[in-house]
Amino acid sequence: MSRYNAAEIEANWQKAWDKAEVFKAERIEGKPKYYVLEMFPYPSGKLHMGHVRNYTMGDVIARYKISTGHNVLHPMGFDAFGMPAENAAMAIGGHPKTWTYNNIDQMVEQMKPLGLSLDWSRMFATCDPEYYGQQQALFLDFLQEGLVYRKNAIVNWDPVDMTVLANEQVEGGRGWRSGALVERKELTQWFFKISDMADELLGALDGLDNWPAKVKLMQANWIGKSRGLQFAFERVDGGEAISVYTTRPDTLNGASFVGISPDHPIAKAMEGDAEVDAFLAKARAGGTTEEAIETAEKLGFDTGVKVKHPLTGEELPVWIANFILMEYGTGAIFACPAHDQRDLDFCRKYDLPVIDTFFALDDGAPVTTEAFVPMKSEKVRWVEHFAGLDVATGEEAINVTIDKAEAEGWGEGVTKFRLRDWGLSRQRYWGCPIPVVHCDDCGVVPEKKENLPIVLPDDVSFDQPGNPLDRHPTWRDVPCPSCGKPAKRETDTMDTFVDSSWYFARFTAPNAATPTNMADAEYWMNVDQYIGGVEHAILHLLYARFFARAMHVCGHLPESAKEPFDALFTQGMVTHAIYQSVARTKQGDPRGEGIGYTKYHYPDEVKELHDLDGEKYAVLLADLEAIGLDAEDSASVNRQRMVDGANWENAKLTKLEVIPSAKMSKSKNNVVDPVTIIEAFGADTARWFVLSDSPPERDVEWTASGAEAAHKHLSRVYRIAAELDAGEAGSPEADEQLLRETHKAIHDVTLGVESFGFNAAIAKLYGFTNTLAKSKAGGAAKRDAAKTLAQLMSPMTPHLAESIWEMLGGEGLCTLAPWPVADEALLVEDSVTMPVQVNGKRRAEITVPKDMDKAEVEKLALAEHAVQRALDGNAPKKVIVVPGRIVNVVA
RNA sequence: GCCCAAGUGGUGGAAUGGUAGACGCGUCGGAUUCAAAAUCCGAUUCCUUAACGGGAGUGUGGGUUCAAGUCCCACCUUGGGCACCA
Repeated sequence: MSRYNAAEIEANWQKAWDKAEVFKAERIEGKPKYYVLEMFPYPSGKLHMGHVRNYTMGDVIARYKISTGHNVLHPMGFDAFGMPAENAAMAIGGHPKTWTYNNIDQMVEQMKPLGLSLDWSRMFATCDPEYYGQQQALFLDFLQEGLVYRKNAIVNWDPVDMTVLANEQVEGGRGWRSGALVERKELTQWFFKISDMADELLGALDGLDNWPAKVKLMQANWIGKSRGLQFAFERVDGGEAISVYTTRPDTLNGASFVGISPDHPIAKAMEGDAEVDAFLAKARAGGTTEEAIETAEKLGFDTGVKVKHPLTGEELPVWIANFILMEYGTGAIFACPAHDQRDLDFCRKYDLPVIDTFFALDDGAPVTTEAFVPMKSEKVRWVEHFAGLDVATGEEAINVTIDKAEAEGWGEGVTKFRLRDWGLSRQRYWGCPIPVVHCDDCGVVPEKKENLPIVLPDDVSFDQPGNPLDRHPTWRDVPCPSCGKPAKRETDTMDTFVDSSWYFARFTAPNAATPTNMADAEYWMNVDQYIGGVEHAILHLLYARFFARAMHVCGHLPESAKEPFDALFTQGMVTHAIYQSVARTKQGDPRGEGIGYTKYHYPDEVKELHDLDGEKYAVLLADLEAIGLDAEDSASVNRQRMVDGANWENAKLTKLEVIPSAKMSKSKNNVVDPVTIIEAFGADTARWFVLSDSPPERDVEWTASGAEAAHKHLSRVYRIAAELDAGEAGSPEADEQLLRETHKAIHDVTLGVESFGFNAAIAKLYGFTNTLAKSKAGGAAKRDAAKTLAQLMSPMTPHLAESIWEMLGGEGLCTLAPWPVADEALLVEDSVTMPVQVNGKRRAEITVPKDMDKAEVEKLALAEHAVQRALDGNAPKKVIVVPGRIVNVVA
């Protein structure tokens, strides 16, 4: 009898699938298609367990759909532009292109052994000129349709390196390399008009029934539709009125000042005054992220400008405040400190008045240090409302205020969105060049389509900060496509989010001479199942939804593909324990001598153990070796631990602390390399494990013991199949029982696969394997059950399934065999066991025929000894019988 | 700071509002073996009891319900996102 040899069978079956081209996707009109897509990876060069989990999930779906008769498209590519390649070029030399393509080769090599059902012939990288050339064509089409435009926007500026920084390159308000304080600087940049589609993108979320509710909620909040009042404050000095937008116009009576953004025209007009400039410099310091702005210290500057309150005519001061964004609303607000914590903090700091406009119904205490911010749906008592309200909800008050303002003509109800236009310009080399030329005479001129792709030059260097394209005259200086005079290419490249916003469409026709091919797009779109991390819940998915719409406008996608992802699944991370000990620095250590620091140990350097309470700890393999112990001999190791006693200080073994479930990170030495795992156990074990231990949407902790257990189980399944004796006799009752269990397994596993309950499906498969192993059924019946088991395991462990299928005489490839269908008649049981509760506490259990009358069930339940005892002689007040489920007696 | 999730035995986790802890790991006991590996069988939430039983229990505190891990409110902790990381 042969033993389970994963390395051997996996290589063989992968060859067999390749030879039969089972995963090559061709359009077959009339055959139902299924497009499954996992978010493509960034080519870091190292495959990560998180990738394995992501692709395995997609693979389970893809393989399941193949066996249910679908024509499956399951492609893979690389999101290959971006900063890491430039960083590598700066750090270790070389060219981003070489670095990236080498990494892609390595990752493909690491992915292939996983046995994924991918159509590799469709593979591309976004840095292929064939891909980004088509992206440039899309850009030109968008430009023509008015979906792209230029305006000024703020970037992080490093004044020492004289370069633009990404948000992640700003650490604590300073540039990551120079350490200089980062400034906000305005540049003219390209934007996609995503805000034009804000309402559409929001409304269409309703139709996405197979998207996680949390993702839709996050997108809805991000788009942020709000109805408010827009009106102007007249300036006392007669200058241009200040337009403000507010979602709480009902609190206008509580206004204590008008706040404007540091980038507001009024603030800009005051530049040149030393005091103002000093303040603006302070207000503009720090990063551009919303987080940085919201958490920065609130700073204000009194402009001296006064405005008139539109209702009371009272004078209000105008302050510049660093937390007001120019991009949202009008860049100016009125502050109502009594009902907004941020405004309150600001007013207390600068000694501005706080005016209560309403109180809670049961509390009339004025606001002191905590703003009173009830929900808009809550009723409050107004101090003196200009529209005469006494008790009303915020919502009602807002509407009344807007109506009044419109009737009196001093303001207007306006719907606004939080969503800003998508800035796509990046002052970097390794990205898709923006295909326009700047001409002194003609202005911004689009490249001619026949000149595409505008290819990145190879002869660049990264020895100085800034964009190499800027200092590359032969690439940059070109004749104007319109008038032919000397002109300059746009040297900004595109945000890498652009690259990932349409790759799913390109996969339907990766070699087309246009961005897409309509016939292919019509056949393959939409993506039936999209799988990736929650970290992409907002930006990537929103941009892709925008792109699909924009591509439709330009005729690159059919109307039906405007919402490109029919179903979305967001999977969790793969985590791993950290093994740490406290070490002391040695003589001559630059940190100083004898200082304690945390030392992280690699998983393959340690042996994980459990003490008598089951608590996890670990010891170093090197320590075990030193005292001559075998790491596999847990009993001896434990004995040594007992000898060492409770006092670890004097022990021969170093006790390592085990920190569970930490994100895998190089600096913590807790990364598990899939390649090592595949070499040790095989791809099927890795696939089985990443699916088995946690629900797919949650994080899964990679543990060595879990991986070993997975491998042990797969070996067991192989052995059970290999040892089957088809001629063995059995009882008809056992045959029947096994058949019933088989169909229950088919039902449960199918349900698990279809509903992304992979861990539950695997639990059923464990149970079914145990049933099969213990069954007294005859050989023939067992063989049929084992064949079904192989089929049910096939999406998760395809290589093992093929081997068992072949061993048991299955016809053709297991991968192509039709998925088994559960016979409903075999699923029903004729009797059912019901718990009996008294006052919600379980006291007994009764087994009754499935369709027994409620009254009969009640009688049987009350007759139970334990129920009588619990009732203690009292008559039940009420008896609830839920047929087939439970009996609850209320005493 | 704002938005969104998640918290269940020693451990990963299971549970259409209906028996909390399926299945796996670990631990303990047993079988097999000269011995081991491998394999197989059994026990395993906590407290209490000789036992039968009894009590408590799903991050914390309230609430709705015949019945709450599940629904509602408040809080705590952890994770994700915050527009130039991908």
